[in-house]
Amino acid sequence: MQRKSFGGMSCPIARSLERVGEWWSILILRDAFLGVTQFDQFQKSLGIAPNMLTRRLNALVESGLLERRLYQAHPPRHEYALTERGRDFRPVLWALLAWGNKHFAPEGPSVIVVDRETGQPADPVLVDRVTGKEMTADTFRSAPGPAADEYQRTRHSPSQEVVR
Amino acid sequence: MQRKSFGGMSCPIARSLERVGEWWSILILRDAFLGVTQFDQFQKSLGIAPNMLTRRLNALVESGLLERRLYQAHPPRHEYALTERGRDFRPVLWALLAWGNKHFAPEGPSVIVVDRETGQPADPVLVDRVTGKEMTADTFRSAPGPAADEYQRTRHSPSQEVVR
DNA sequence: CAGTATCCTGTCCGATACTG
DNA sequence: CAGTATCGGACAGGATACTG
Repeated sequence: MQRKSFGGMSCPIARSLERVGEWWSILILRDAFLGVTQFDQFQKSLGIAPNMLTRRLNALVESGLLERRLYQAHPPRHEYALTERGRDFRPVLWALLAWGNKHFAPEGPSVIVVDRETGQPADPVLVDRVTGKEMTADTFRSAPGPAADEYQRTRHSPSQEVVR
Repeated sequence: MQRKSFGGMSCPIARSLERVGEWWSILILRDAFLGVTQFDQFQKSLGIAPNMLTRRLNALVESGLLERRLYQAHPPRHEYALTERGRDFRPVLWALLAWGNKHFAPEGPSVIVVDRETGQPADPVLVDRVTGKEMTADTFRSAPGPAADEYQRTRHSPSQEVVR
C-alpha cells in the first residue's frame, strides 16, 4: 500500500487502512490475538505462502502493530508479539466479527465472543464511554476534529450528512 | 476477492473481509455514511478511477451493502444507498476511526464522532450489550460458536489463547 | 524450524478516451 | 452526468526451491 496519496488521506480511517488495509494483515492480527506467535504457526493456520507471510509480518512490525523479539539465541528464533497499538486493534476485529456473524452466517455463528468469567456469549455494541449511550447513526455523527483542515470541514458539513 | 479459499474461511472475520477486504470498499462506505450517493460524488471525493469505482460499487451492491436505485428515468440515473447490512457496518468504521485517531494522528484528530444532541466528542468503546461490561482482552475471549466445526474448536482451545 | 530467494500469475488500480 | 472500454504498470499473492 505504498500508494502516494488517495482520497481523504487525512481521514483517520484512511490512515488506519494504510496499516491494515491488506487483507492478510487483519487475518494475521486475528491469529495473533488467538495466541499465535511463531512464523510457522501463522503459516499453517493461514495457509499463506512463506514469502507473503514474511512481507506482511515485516509490514506489521514496521507499522508498530507487532514486535519482533528474539526468544532464543542459537539458533536465532523470533516471535511476533502484539504491541499496545496492535492490541488496541481488537475492538475493530470484534466489530468485524459481530457484523460478519449477523450478516454472513446463515447457519449460525462459528465463532463468538464470550465473557471469560461466565462463559456467556457477548453481544458487542459500540457505546460512548462518556455518556454510555449506544452509538448509532441517529445519535452520533462524524465531525471535523481539532486538526481538521478545510477539506475535512467541507466533507462534514451537516447539509451533506443525509444518511443517518 | 474471488480467492477460492483461504485460512480460516469459516471465520466470520474472514467472511467479512470477503465483502469489504478491498480497501476502496471501506472508503466508499465511509463516504456513503457521509451522505454521498452519486457516482461522480464518489469519484471526486475519493479521487478514484471511474472504472475502479464501477467495480467496487458493483461489488458492494452484489454483497448487499449498497442498493442501486433509479431515481430518475430520463436519462436513467442511479443512486447508491446503504442497505441495512451496509448501515450495520458503521461500528466497524467508527472503531477503525477511533483506532486511527489514537495511534496515527500525532497532531490531533482531524475527524471525530460527536453526539448529535450535545455536540460533545464521543469516545467509542466496545461493550457487551448483555452485561454492559467493557470488552477488553482481559474480560472477554473468542470461542467456538454453535456452528463451529472441529477446525474452529481446535483454534480456540484455551491453551492456545496466550494473549489476553 | 524459520525463514530467504526466485519466478510467475492475477488483478488491483490509474490514466485516458469514449458514449448516451 | 454516469458511466463503459481499453491499455499498461505495480504489486499482492502463490508455488517452489533453498539455507543455517
